[in-house]
Amino acid sequence: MSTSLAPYHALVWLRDDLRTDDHPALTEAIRLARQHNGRVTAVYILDEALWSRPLGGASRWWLHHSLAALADDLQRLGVPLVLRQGDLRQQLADVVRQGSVQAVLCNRGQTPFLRRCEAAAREALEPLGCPLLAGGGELMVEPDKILTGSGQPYRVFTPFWKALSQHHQPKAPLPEPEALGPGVAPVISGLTLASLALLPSTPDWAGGLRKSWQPGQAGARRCLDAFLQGSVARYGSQRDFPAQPATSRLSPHLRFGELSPRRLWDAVIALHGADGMPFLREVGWREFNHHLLFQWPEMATVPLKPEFTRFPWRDDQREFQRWCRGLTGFPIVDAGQRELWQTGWMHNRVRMIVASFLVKDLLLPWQWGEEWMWDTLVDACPANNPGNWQWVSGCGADAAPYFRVFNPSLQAAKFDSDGLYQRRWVPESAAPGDDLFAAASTRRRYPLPMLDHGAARDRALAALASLKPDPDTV
DNA sequence: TGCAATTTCGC
DNA sequence: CGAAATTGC
Repeated sequence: MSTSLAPYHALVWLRDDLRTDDHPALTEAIRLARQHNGRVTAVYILDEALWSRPLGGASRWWLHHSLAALADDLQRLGVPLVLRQGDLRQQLADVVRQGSVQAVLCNRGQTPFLRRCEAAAREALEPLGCPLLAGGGELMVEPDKILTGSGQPYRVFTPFWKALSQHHQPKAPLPEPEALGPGVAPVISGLTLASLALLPSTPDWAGGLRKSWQPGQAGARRCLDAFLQGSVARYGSQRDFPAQPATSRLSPHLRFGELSPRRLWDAVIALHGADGMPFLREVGWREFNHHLLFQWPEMATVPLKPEFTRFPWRDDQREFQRWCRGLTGFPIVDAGQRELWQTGWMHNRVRMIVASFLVKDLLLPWQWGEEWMWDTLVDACPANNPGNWQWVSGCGADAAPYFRVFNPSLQAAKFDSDGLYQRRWVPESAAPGDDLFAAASTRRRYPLPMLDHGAARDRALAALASLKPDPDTV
């Protein structure tokens, strides 16, 4: 390659790392380009046939706007963003040929799927004599680097968290690289963002998402700054009250890599020290779920506790639809589902309540709920979504025991005692504190509870008991 | 990061 | 006798 007459050209291959701050691959590419007096181009390749699962609708919406923001951010650094669609191997090879690229750099993927993509990319690049340099990563600690004393991966969160927070100080985040000087990279053909067809059109259901979010690195930074100035120190005491704006709302930004967890960790510790730990513990769950996904690539569909493959799930599409649409007749459950439908996000406390309701009250398979949220959440993450569903369902590695059944009315009384959250999303329900006379005129439109929670709880516990051989009958 | 029944505590 | 701790699902 050194004999090539073409100027040095490095390619940054972007996936779930749509930012310029703390970006090891971009930083290294720009360093190399400077060293060789060359240029850098970035590429995003949408290869849905290769994906382990198609991106959900809300995620597609987010990705569109995140790519739009990223193109601007990169432009400021003198790096054009090329969009491609189709077979990863072909597209990557074509881009490398067209641009006479000498090296492809990426942040090492942190899911089994992204690692397979890297293997495919290497295969495609080898005949071209072009190396793939994968480094950095999107976690605080690489998913195979935190091990128990006996060298095994952790299966329990608390010791994992202890090891992570005490023995694995995350690497310091890298600054955004300095912009390249004037000059242009060899032109590589690409698609327009619109032609990727990531946005919903008929109908356009994204109005609520547009009002709720600013995808992209600048939006992530805004969320982070607001959280750092405001509620991070109160997070531990306030986070469970869904009517309060006490959470960070950073999850979709982390999902698409618009903010690196190392930057987040660094900023929280720098400003709040130990007061930031209750929040960082949740970032620790994100790490834990990614580490789990590495051990169990089938985590999205296969229960980690094998006995749960025999669980007597019910099969009732009509009841599932009521749950999805927020028509269960339990205001806290329905409020959560409507917040999700309208904004692409749901408060974490309410996620636990609605998930428990699906799995334990309705006895419907957790995989149905996982798929629903995969499609509707803007933060739908291949590690967190299955990991959290398995946790709630009691079939995860370090799960809540199955007999922990959330009582929706008690949860509402504890965490939304004035009914503010429930009335915000389900105004037609008569939540506590409502003017009963006003509510009476509209109550007809709100369904009665679809089941008796006490009876449902008994049924769930009986179903669990059926998994274990009865010691008396052996 | 559950709930409810039961026992013990503290006055 | 109500609050708090304990226990089992």
